[in-house]
Amino acid sequence: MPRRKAAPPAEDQSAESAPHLAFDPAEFSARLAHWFKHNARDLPWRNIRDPYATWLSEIMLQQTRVATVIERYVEFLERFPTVTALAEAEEADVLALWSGLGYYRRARMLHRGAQFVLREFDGKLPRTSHELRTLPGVGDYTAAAIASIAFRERIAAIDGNVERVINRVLGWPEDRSTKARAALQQVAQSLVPPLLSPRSKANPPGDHNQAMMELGATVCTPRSPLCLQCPVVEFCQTRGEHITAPRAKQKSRTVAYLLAIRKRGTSTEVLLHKRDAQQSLMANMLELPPLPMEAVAEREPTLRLRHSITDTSYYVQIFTESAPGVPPHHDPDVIDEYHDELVVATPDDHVDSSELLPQIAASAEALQWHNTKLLALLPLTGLARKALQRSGVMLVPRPTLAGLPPLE
DNA sequence: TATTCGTGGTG
DNA sequence: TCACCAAGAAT
Repeated sequence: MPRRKAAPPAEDQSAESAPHLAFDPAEFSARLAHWFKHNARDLPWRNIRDPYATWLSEIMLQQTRVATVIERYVEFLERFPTVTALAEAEEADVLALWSGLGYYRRARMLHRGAQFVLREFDGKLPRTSHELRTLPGVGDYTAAAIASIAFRERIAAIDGNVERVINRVLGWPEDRSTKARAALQQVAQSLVPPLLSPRSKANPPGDHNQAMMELGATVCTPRSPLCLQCPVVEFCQTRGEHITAPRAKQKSRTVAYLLAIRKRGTSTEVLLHKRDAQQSLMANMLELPPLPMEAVAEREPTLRLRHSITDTSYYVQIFTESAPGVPPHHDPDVIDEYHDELVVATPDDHVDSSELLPQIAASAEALQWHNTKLLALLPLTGLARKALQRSGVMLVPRPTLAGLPPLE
C-alpha cells in the first residue's frame, strides 16, 4: 500500500488558526493519555526531575533506538552527572562515552551546549522552548520535548513517530514540504492538552508528547501497525499503513584496514589512526589505519565484516599483522584466555617485517600505538570498535545484569 | 531545500 | 539476504 508518490495536503489544512478536525482533540488526547498511563514502558529517563538528564536523553534518542540508548544513557550520566561536569570534561572523553552511538556531532554539540549553559544560564537549563532552541544541537523537536517534559510547557514535540501517527490519523500522505509540515504542526499543537491547575503536579503536555511517540514506536509502527491495540483507532482515517515517499537507493563500497599488533614490555598495543579534525565524518575519532585497496589486492583478509553508514554499505576487509607469537585472530569464546596470553608478552617484540604497515594511507603523525587494555577509554569509531572486538583484541563488554531476574 | 551525518535491529 | 529506518540538526 505505501511506496507511492506523495501529494500535498489540501489548501485549507494549512490554515493559520486551529485546524478543523473530524474529532474532538480533547477526546483524542484523553484516550491517548489513558492508554499511556497503562502501557508506558519503564525507561530510565522517565519519572526523573533533572532537566539535564532529560536533555541528555533527548539528544541520545535522536535517530537512535531506545534499546541502544538505555545503557549508554546510564553510563554517561554516571560519568558526567551534571552540566558542570560535562562542560569541564575533555571532548575526547565525551566522545569515548559516545563511541558506537553514531552521529558524533551530537556529542560535540552536547559538550559545547553544556559549556554554553554554564556561561549563559549559570549552569541551569533555560525553561522555555524558545530559549532551549538556542542551545547547540537543539532543534525544534528537542526544544519542545525538553520544555514540555521537564518544564511542562504546552508545546507539541514532533518527531518521526508523531509525524507518522498524525498523517495516518488524518489520512495524509508523507510530505516533507514546508507547507505540509506547518499543517501537521498545527494539528499536533491542537492535540496537546493544557495544564490542569497551577497546583497540580501532573504534566499533561509532557505526558502527551511522550504518549504520541510511544504510540508511534510500539503500536503505530512504520510497517504492520497494530491497529487492534490502538487507543485512537476510532479517530483514524487510515487504520493501516499510509502512503510514503520512495527512499534513496543503497550504494556499496569495499574498504580495507590494517590491524597491527605489537608488544611493549608486559602490554600489548594496537596501531590506531586519528581522523583529521577537519573531517566531516567522525572527526577526531580513532580508527584502524586505512589501507588503499591496491595494497591489498590478491590478499586474503583475516576478517571480513559489513558496516553500513546511512545509504552506503561498506564491505570491510581487515588485514592483521602482528609480532611473532601473537595470534592474528582468535575465537571470541576465548577472549579472556587470549588477554592473559597477551599480558605475558616477550619484551621488545615488534612489527619489524611488516609489508602492509608502510602502505597505510595516512600521515605518520596521525598514527599512534595504544595499549589494548585502555581501548574502552578511547573515542573509537563504531567500525573500529567492532573490528577490535571481533578479532579478540578488545574485550567485549559484559552484558549488564541489571533488570534481569535473580538467579535461582 | 536537499544532503550529510552512524549504527544496528527487523521483517 | 537486504531494504528500511529510528524520540533530528546543521549546513
